[in-house]
Amino acid sequence: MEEGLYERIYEVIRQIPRGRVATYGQIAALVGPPCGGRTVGYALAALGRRLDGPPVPWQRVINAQGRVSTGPDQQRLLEAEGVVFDESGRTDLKRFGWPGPESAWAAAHGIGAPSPAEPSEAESPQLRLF
DNA sequence: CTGATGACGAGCG
DNA sequence: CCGCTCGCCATCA
Repeated sequence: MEEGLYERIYEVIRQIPRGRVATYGQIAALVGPPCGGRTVGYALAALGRRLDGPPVPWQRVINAQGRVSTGPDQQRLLEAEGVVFDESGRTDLKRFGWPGPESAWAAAHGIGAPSPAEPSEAESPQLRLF
């Protein structure tokens, strides 16, 4: 079954849990070439034209600068999920960044694993909001 | 089929 | 810290 490139991008984005955010580059890296950073943005822009299909948490995808791309509306949606932004409109990817999909899921979809070994949960953003 | 368009990333000054 | 340039995929009219 040859799914469209955009579909694969959506599938990866659907793995992002609530309260976490992923960057365009991160999604592109998981999908793999020829998907570049731009393509992910294009795919999300195309979402506006897709009136049907499974939901895609597009608001959880932000740029590498830790800033939202679509405007204050997106930031508000994320804040409602527990993501914190500073006065500059930036969020700490160290705390709210998505570690990546689960190994099992990644393997089942032929996605490159985020890291060879599971990273130790040193911090739990949602429980360590201070 | 051709042309226009769209929500980024990294590098450099 | 900010702004500019280049790279380049799929979808729509």
